[in-house]
Amino acid sequence: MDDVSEIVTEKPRVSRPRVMDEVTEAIASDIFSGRYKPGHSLPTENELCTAHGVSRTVIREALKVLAAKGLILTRPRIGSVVCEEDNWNIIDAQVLAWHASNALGEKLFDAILEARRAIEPLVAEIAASRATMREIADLEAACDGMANAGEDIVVFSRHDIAFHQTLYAASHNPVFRQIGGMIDAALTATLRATAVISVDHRTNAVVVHRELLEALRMRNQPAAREAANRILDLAAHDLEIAKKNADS
Amino acid sequence: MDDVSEIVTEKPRVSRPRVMDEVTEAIASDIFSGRYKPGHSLPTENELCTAHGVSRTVIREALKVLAAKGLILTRPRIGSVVCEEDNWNIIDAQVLAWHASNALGEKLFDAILEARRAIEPLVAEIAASRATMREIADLEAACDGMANAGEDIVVFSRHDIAFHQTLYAASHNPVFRQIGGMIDAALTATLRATAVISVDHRTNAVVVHRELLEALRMRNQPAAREAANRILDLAAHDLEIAKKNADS
DNA sequence: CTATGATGTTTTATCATACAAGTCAATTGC
DNA sequence: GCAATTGACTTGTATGATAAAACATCATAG
Repeated sequence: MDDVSEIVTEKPRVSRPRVMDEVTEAIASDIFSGRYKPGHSLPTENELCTAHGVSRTVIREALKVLAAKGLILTRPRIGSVVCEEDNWNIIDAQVLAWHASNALGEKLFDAILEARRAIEPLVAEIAASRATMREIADLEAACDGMANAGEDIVVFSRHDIAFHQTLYAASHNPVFRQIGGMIDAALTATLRATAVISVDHRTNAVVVHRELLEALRMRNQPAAREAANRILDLAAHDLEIAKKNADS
Repeated sequence: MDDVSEIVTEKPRVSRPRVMDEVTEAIASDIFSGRYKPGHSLPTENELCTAHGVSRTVIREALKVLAAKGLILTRPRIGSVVCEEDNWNIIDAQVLAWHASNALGEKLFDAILEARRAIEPLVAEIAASRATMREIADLEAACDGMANAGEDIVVFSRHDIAFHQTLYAASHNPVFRQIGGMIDAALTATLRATAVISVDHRTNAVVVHRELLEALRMRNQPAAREAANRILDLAAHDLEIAKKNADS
């Protein structure tokens, strides 16, 4: 029941975080927060060095990462200019996490939910015809985990996210799988803001997740699509709660 | 001295390609070609330096870019190991271009087409309710460009791609827009392989594109969805032709 | 006065080197 | 035999120097 030992050692976190990653996130945060706006230039590399107290090596590698994710564009003598938001790689778990942590992403979360409404029922339908026994077992384990989470919202969320990740993977389509990865990141951010979810809401969530699971097991594509839609209705509700919490 | 032969009236975009970008693509190519397989380690940074004849700075920045795109994972003393394909950022125009240029991507193109079949009709439906006058005008210009391309397959393709890019942008959803960017890259690769498309096929393509355009103009969502499906039928045909060309 | 081209200056791009820190493997001490 | 220590190798970070790119300026010719 109370299996504490299952809490795994997720991170071999003995090594201190890389300086470069911290600087990368710091600059990204300055972009998402609007301190550096699209079309404007960042400070020169040397200025960034002194500002963050690191060597130019670190700054350059951080800028390369940001450029790889479409946030900036660097040219000789010109410096690094912030790209238009259209070029940002928002379907990237890391970028989305940076974005979400700056609470700028309400509109983005709405957009992600709209995308889920378009994609997830189709993914469920496809997964109903392709999911392996192993994947169905994983989905069932996730449902059980959600049901047995009790009051622990963190455990509940983790299994909720695992369910969706497995669902997208069960489509056996790498495009959907990657979109699923982004949605995981969005869910993580949303559920972090959703400090409390009512008990009956959670039991409802377990019910509809199990409905989807059963549809996959029965290879019933219309039922899978329908269940996915019901899950999204609940997700929309979660998002509203998260927004209200963020306001207060 | 010999100034006369050096007429510099070429395009102003003469900047020599960055060494780092070439090295990045070279290593990425070695990954996609299977020379470095998932789970295996790359050579050490110093070995890569001598192999590519560049300094360690360039190698490190290239590895950072590859890591940012989920291709490798670098740890001290361990080196850089190639990630499983599941972690690759395939919804990234650059990654997709690298992938496609290694002709490893037949299955990937099938997956992208499946994703388009799921997403594009919905995008068309949403765009029908949100497209601005400007976007509709751009779509019309793209249609005209396709119609007037004559025998020039390159011009035809460019306008075809522009049409889809504008369509996804007209959904006014950043998630869809970015997926559209990836699809552009996929189309570019596909159409490059599709050396020849028959004339009547191209006229058919123009017809269905115009049907979608008219549906958007009339704000007719079901018609937009239907037209998108017909466009995808033609796209499936293109992909088959491209595959046969690739085989020969 | 305008247009053209040479020159200068600033910033990024690349190189080279050195040292610090992380991690595996062998070795030592019990 | 087993655990802690040490050693060696690789990546992480710092520093300084040089090359190349692109904007800014100004001189000059027409």
